Formats: sequence, C-alpha cells, structure tokens
Amino acid sequence: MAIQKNLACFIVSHPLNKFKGSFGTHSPRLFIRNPSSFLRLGTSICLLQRILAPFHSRSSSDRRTLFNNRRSMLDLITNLDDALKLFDEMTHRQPLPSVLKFNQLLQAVTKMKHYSSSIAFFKQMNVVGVPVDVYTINIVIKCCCQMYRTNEGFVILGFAFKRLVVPNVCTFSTLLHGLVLEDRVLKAEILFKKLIKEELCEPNAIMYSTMIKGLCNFGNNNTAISLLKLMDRKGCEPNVVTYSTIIDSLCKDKMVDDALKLFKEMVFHKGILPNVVTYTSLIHGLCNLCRWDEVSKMLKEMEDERIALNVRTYSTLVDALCKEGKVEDAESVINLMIERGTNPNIVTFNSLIDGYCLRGEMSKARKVFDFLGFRGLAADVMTYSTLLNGYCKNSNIEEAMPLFHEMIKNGMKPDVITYSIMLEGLFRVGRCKAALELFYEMRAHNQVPNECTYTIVLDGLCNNNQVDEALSLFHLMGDNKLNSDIFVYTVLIDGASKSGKLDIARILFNGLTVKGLQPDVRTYNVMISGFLREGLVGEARVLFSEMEERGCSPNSVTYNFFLQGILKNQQHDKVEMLLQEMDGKGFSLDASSVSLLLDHIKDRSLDASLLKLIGKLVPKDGVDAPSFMV
DNA sequence: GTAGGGTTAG
Repeated sequence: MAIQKNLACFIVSHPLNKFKGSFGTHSPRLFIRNPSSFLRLGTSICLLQRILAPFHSRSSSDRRTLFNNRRSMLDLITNLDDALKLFDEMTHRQPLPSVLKFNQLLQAVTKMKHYSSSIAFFKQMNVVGVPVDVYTINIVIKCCCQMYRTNEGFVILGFAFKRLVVPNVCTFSTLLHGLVLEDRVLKAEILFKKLIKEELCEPNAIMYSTMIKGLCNFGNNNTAISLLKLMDRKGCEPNVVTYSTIIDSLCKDKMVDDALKLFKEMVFHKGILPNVVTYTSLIHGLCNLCRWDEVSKMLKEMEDERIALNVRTYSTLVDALCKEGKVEDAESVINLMIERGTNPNIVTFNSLIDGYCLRGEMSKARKVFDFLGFRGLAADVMTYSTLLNGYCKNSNIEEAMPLFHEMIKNGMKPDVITYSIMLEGLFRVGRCKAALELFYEMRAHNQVPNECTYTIVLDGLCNNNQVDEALSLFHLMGDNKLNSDIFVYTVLIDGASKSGKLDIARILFNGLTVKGLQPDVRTYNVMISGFLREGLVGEARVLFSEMEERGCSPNSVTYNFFLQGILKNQQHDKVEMLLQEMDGKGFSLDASSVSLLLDHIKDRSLDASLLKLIGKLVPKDGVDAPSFMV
C-alpha cells in the first residue's frame, strides 16, 4: 500500500531520529509474559481448589502457595463468568472462606470494571453472612463511585458504621474522588473540611491530591495551589501526582508559564522527579501554544532523564503536528514510536485521519482508516466521526452517507457529535429535507441535540433560503438556554440578513437587550456586514462607533468588513483614515480586503500612494514550524 | 495479606 511506503520513507529523514534509542529504553521485563495468563480455566472448582487450598493446611510450602495465590486470584479470573462460578462455590463452602478471599474476588471483578456485579456480590455476602471488613467496604464504595452513584457510596458508609466497620482514609478518599468524578466539587470541599474538623481521618497525600484534582477540574487552580502549600505546611509531602495534577490543569488553561514555574519548584526545591505524565502535560500545553522550541527542549530533557515517551506522549505530538498540517511528520512520529516499541492506538490514528481530513486529502484519510485493521485496531465512534467530518467538510456527502450507515451496521452508536457532523454535511450540499429528517431521527435514537447541533440546523436552514423555517424552529425551541445563547442569535441574524431579510435581522438584534443578552463582537460583525450589504453605510457606521461605547471593541474582522463595505459603496475618502486606524490597533487586512483595495487602486478610484500603508497591513506569511522537526 | 489519587483525541 502506498501509505506504508510513505511511512517507511518519512521515518528515515525524520529529525526526531536524533533522539533515537533514548526514548524507547524499555526494560526487557516488559516482554516477559505472565505464565498464568496462558492457563485456561477448566472448571471453577479447579480454580476454587487452587485458591482455597492453602487455607486448609499450614505447612511452609503451603504458605508459599498462599503467597503466590495473591497473584493467582487477580490473574486467573479473567472474565465475569469465572468470577460468578467461583463466588457461587465460595458462598456454599462450609466453613465460609475468609473475608480476605472474598475481597480478592471482589477486587478482581472491580478491576474488570464489572462494578454492578461487585455490588451484587457484596449484597450476597451479607445475605450468607460473610463478615465484611473495611477492605470490602472500600471496594464496594469505589464501585458505586465509578458508576457515578456516589450517593449510594455514602449509603454503604452508613452501613459500615452500623456494622461497626471503621472507615479509614482510603474510604473517605474514595468517596471524595466519587464527588469529584460527579463534578460535585462544593460537596467534596464540605466533606474534606468536615473530615479535618471532626478528625474523622488524617488526610494524606492521596486525599489532598484528590481534593486538588477536584479544584482543578473546576478551574480553581489558585485554590489548588493554596492546598498544595497547606499540605506542605501540615507536613504531608506532595508527590509527583499532586504536582502533575496542577501542572496539567494550568497547561489546559493555557497558563503554561505558571505550570513551568510549578514544575521547577517541584524539581529543584522539592527534589521530586517528574515522570512521563508530567512531561506529557507540559508538552501538550506547549504544543497548544505552538511553543515548539520548548517542546523540543522537553523532549531533550526526557531523553536526558531516560524517561521513555508513552503512547499518550507520542499521540500528543502526532495530534499537534496534524493540527499544524504537518501530517507527514506526524506519520514519521508514528513510525518512530513503532520502531521504539510503543504501539500507536486508535487515538493516535484518529489524529492522523483528522490531519488528512483537515488538508482535504480524503483518499489518504481513507487509507489510514482502512489500514487500522492491519494493526489490529478497530475504528471507534470518534474515528468514524472524524472521517465523516472530513467528507462532510469537503462536501462529499456521497461518501459520508454510506460510511454513516456502515458505522451503525458495525454496531457503533452515532453520538450527538456524529449527528451534528452529518447534519452540517447535508445542509452544506443543500439537502435540507434529508437533514431535517436526520435531525428528528437523532432524537428517536436518544441523542439530544445540543447548542452546536441547533446552531448547525439554524445556520443550515438560513443558508438554504429557509429563514422562516429557521425562525419557527427557533421559536419552537422554547424559552430554554438554547435561545438565550448569543451564538445562536448571531447565526440567525447573519442568516436573515444574508437572505435579504434585513428587517428581521434588525428586529432580532434590537431584541437582544430585551432578552438581557449582550451582543458579542461576532454579533456586531454580522449586523454591520448586513447593513453594508444593503448599502446602509450610515447605519453600519453608527453601530461601528456604538459598539466600543457598549463595551465591545471592534476586532480585525469588524474593520475588514467595514472597509470592504465602504469600498463597495464607493466611499473612498474614508479609506485612508480607516487603514491608519487599523495600523494603530495592530490589525491586519484579510485576503479579500487586499484584493478589493488593489482593484480600486488599479481602476484609480484609490490613490497608489496607499500601497505603502497597505503593505504594512498585510500579515507576514507563514506560521512558525515546529522546530523539533526542522 | 486485600482498599484510595494523576496524562492523550472530535
């Protein structure tokens, strides 16, 4: 296949090769397979005998078996069916096996993510009279929390109290984590404070880290940092996880410099070594800000510290390169990771597919998609959505539609994003009827349209001269948060004015204040361009000068719209002043403004002396390339 | 001798 040939070519010349041999320093033990995983379980009785045998004799060799059994339980139970049979056997034993054995079984089931089964086992344990302990309680609470049913976790806690089982710091950390998972940070804070105040347990690093994670999820980085300092003062040493949590949060909030500061504090003041996770967060943050030199520096640091990149680190690089349009380099990175013994996963390839889609190279995107099977990977909902998005954005609904059906046939459930992508694709090619059918179909499949979906539908209707339909749908939506969304309004105002219904656009715009909505710069921009489209330069100018007073500064787009408007309306005397203003504000001309200006200079309606100023306002070409691949 | 926390993608 051509793509495979390409992959081979790219790897040879790739500059990341200079790090070769350093990232992939995998310990050989990674390749030693656990022999027990080859054991096939015949019957559960055999399994039961293996696990319970040591409890009926106490010789030294049996104690060794017992020690080995610790691994056996987790390793041998590889499916729910075995676990069920074993549990059934155990509950029928006389005398009953110890709670430890039950806990191990529960833990094995929990590790397989069969949370509700774990809870069912727990209930059955109580029925048959196994005396549960704090370990049992903790496992079961974790199951509740993982299922986003933390309240039930608290019920279990109450049960524990009744049974005189004393909860410990693990119990409360699990519950705290459950609240964090459910975004109930306020409740988490209350619990955390209560634990300290009532001395129910002594918080340790894990508990602090959990609370810190909750605060970070809520965007409360500062409080998270305060808590980090507090734990330090309380003599509870933060570790690499604690620091990485905050570093990641800062990076996600684009506060990479703060993250780097914290990183330095961790390494140089605390002597805590960063790990691959810490570096991955920083690299991700730096990639998002296109700070390629520093990405390169981080990679070098990892090399020096002998910290191997993992699939997430590589995927971060692949994704960043793809978003920069450097898809070939992304392929090189994928080849490199394979060479170094890290297998790319479906996430890695989704980024690559998206990269080709963004460049409109759909046949290459498709080849990567078809190639997944060869690597033992299966496309997931996101893979399909990415490829569908590529086809739809490139107006190729003929390819998208069968793929969409294929996805459903393969047992994949399109989500609200998939539907939104398809809707956008259908509207783009003018197939409004099919789009509306799909819009109603998605609800039949329990996919609730979100703001984005509605915006696509309203925009699609407006662009296809169905403003009236758009407006009636908008009113049908009722008085919910969707029609108090300024973005949705902006789409409607734009749609109405573009289809020549400026009066409706004006009514919508003027109605904003009544609704208590503040127009944003995009709203002003579409309204101004609406006025200019109709030659209403005066009204456009009024709005243009009013927006600043109303606390919304015009941006580069506003100036370009306004400039194009006055050029089209032959108001040449205003041009120079506007250009000066743009220069003063550091704005630049877009491609259509430049070409329009040049046309007017060519036909002498504008003076050629403006060329110097225009030259100043043309943006410098070319985006900085990631230097770690130059 | 079993239990609790952190990283990637539309």
